[in-house]
Amino acid sequence: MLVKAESPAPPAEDELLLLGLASPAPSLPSSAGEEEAASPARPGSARPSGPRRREGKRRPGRCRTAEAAQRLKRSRRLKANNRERNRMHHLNAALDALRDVLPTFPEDAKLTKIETLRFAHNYVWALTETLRLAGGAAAAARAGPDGGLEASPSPASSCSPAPSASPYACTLSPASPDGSASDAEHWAPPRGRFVPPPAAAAAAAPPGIGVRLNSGMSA
DNA sequence: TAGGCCATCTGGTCCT
DNA sequence: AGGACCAGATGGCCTA
Repeated sequence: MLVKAESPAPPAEDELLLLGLASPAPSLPSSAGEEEAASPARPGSARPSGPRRREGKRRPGRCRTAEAAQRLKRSRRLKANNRERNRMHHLNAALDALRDVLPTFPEDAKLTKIETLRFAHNYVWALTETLRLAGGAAAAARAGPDGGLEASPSPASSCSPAPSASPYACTLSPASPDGSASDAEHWAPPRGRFVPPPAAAAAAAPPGIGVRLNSGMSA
């Protein structure tokens, strides 16, 4: 990767290749056995490690058409590359938008992609629980002191939807909202990089809304 | 320096 | 046929 551009960069070299002006232009294969001359799209870019087709059996009389086919193929590939690049840029933009609505601490902390998805997953669940518990708050108050999850502090206290009011306490904890084991595998965080909530919120965190403190924090 | 994260390229598959 | 989507591969950057 050469450029970490948030916006799609003009594929200058790609265009050159399309025009047959860039160095790897496949215009004149030096030998019949030459291997896909135009493949190195840009320096530092990935090259497929798999078996590559060889053109060794190209017949002399078909050189021109084979070349044209090669060029057409290359042209399509480059267009596909551009589309794919744009697609990923849009995906990243959506991810950024998601980051924007997720409360982080510190506020400018940037979650990784996987962290963003995990946190959003838990955050949505926390908000859902908040609504659910708020709806049944009166009943819960009459129900008595015990009651498992229902008796634990409301997620609202450990996962504030208002970042400005207080640091949230949502987490990237492996514990999935629905508690399924398979889900836990999917959502298990690689490591504790995410930081946030104060100890008070940590203590109040219910199952699935665990709190992570720096690298050593536990759910 | 190893490992994590990321952008990009690429070929395959599915869909319109 | 062409585009969207996907997963694998690769190399760069950054941090512990």
